[in-house]
Amino acid sequence: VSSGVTTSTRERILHAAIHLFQARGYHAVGVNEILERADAPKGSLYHHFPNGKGEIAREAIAWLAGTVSKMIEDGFARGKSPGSVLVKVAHGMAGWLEQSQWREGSLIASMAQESVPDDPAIHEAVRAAYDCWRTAMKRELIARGTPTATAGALSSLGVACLEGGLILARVDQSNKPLVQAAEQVAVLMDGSG
Amino acid sequence: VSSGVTTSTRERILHAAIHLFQARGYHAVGVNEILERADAPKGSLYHHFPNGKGEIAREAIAWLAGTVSKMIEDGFARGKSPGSVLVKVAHGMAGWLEQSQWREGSLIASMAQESVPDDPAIHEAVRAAYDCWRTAMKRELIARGTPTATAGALSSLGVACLEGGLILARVDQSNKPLVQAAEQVAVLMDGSG
Amino acid sequence: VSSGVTTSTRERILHAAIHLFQARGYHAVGVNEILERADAPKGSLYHHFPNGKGEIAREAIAWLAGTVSKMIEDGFARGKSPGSVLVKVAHGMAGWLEQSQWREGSLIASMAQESVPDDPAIHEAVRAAYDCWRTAMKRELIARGTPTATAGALSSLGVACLEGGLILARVDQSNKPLVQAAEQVAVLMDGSG
Amino acid sequence: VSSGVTTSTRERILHAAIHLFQARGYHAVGVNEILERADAPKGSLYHHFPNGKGEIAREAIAWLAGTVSKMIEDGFARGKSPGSVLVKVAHGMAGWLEQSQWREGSLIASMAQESVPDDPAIHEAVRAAYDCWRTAMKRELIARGTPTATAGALSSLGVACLEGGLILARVDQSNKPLVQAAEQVAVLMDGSG
DNA sequence: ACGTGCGGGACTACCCGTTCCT
DNA sequence: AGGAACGGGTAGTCCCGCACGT
Repeated sequence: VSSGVTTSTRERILHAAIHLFQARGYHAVGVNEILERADAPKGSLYHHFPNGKGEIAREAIAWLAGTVSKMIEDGFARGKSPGSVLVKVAHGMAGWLEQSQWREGSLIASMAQESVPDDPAIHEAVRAAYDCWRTAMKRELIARGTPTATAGALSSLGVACLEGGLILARVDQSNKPLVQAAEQVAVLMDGSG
Repeated sequence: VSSGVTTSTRERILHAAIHLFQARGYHAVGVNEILERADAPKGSLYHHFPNGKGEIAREAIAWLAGTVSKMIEDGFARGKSPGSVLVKVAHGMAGWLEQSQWREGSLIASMAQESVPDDPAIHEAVRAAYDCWRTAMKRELIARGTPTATAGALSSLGVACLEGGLILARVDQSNKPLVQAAEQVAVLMDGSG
Repeated sequence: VSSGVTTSTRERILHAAIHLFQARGYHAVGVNEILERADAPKGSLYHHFPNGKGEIAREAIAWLAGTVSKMIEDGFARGKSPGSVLVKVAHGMAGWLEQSQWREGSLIASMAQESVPDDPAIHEAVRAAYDCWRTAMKRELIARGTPTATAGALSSLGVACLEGGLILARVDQSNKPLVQAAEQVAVLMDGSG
Repeated sequence: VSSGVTTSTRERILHAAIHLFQARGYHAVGVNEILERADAPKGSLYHHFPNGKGEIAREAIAWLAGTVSKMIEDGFARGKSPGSVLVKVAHGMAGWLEQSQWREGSLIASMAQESVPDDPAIHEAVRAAYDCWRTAMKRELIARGTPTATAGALSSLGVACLEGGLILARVDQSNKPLVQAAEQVAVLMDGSG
């Protein structure tokens, strides 16, 4: 969620957008606001993102999906169990929440609800994000001996409890709903392995 | 989610708003659109909801929260187990999704993400909704012998998997993620009784 | 400027309107505001003033014009000189200004500028008000020996310096511009008698 | 009051606003109307006047105040007496009235009454305008030997009779009340030198 | 390639004065 | 007298393009 070292205009715009979309959703954030936060001139936006706000949103989703995906793949690469990976991701998200005082979070869920109906490209980006997470977990569950159907249901539950937990956590301004949800699902995942 | 028999202007406006907010979220829906769907003139909106769009949203959240709450209380009143109540609620929500071709759903989650940062009154309405559901489930779990801490975590997980499942279901245009998530959590709930 | 003893709905509406129009002018005051201040329901307005806001304004102008007119006639009836009457009126107006902390004043001038272009009836009410004051002073000046042409010019100057002084007094939040202007014109009036 | 040669969008908007505000006051003029008269799109308005209608009003007041101020300073620079300068200004204003068929006039008085209560920035602009005129006349009166106190009262009277005369002139649709008022005050000014 | 000033309207939430019907 | 309805109006903001200077 925090920006890297590069501060190219394009990057600054994208990261400003990620923060703002996380905090307030797609429609409540104006491009002017993004530009102001990115300290970028108006013309730059349409230079770097010719398709406008929607394109920024798509890239924001992809960036965030990739970040989470990397956390998952990383865990598995180190031989961690699906349950412990799920808990690790939940802790990662909890860290973002806390850093922003529970003001930012669940960009993808937000986009799913606001923009999916209108914009097929954003719908696709959201679907791809969730699918990527689910598939990674499902694959590992199967690799560890879980029956395919069970693995599918469990991985889907894992994503659902992450997204749902994220929402509850913001509302409660506490990490507990998110972390505890992940922990309980983790037991199911690892216990069934 | 469907309107009753009364067609007072106020009711028509409220139900039109519920449908539209469900479908596209708070900020993407304009008051003009609500009025058009409700077939009501502009002046009526501010007559019945003097505080404008936000007031409509608050009432929409309360209405939906109450509807779900009634489903929960109903189940418990008939002696159902927490797990089976959770599954019943999930099926109820799935029915709404399907009826609207997965275009409407998760109004409360949507409001949580879009409006919570700005509007304390809406934040409170969302918090009250989630709390009401959680408390009802927690109370019943405890009544059936679940330790208090476990009951709290399980009921929170139940709500999280409902909201998360709802989001996945919309994205996948399928009830499976929602229903399966509830079923898996139901096992945890009833198995721990 | 202060209400009398009667508190019929009609009177309450009229006096609420007078205060509000004085403070902010015709277009900046809404009928809802008038009704709220008068503690009257909406339907009452169009019961008592079938021609709406404009009719209230006309009556407000007439009421205020009459009040000032009475001050003038009173002074002359007691044998006062035109100059001293002018000063007395200025002091009266200054009292209103001060009572309202220089927030209310110059309703008629306000109406003249806001509504004269649009509404002939209001134009006529304003014209009648100014004419009534001017004529009374002119008549008395002539009666005291001032040549007709001079009397006309002086009385017109008297009204002009009252209205102009009122404006300056509000802007400066001080009675001085109004009172001093009247005093200087009073010298001209009485010195030329 | 008439526009110059430049027709930059900003200038067109400002001059359209000046005309309309003069004719009907602040609240009775809508921004759409200004834009229509200026033949400018809405985006331009908020590009050139980011603070909206109020900012336009402030600049309109400043423009008009400056125009009158220049007339005053011009007269003094040519060695004219305060009284003759006052009469010259009155004739200038009378010309504007006549040109517009007595439909436009007294923008500053209008703003004073409509917007002073609400908007401190506009109040300040109005106060500055009147102060500028008064101070210029007072300075010259003192330079010609008038005692300070008398000079202050006379210059204030001068402004009051201009604004009051302007109002009467519009109501009567005649320049007489304005010009005669100025002439009578001019005698006081120059006679006391 | 990259930035920028200036439009360009459609759209936003909100409020207006008014009238209808009970 | 009174509450609901009515719809045209308000100021303001939206995302976006176009033409011009680097």
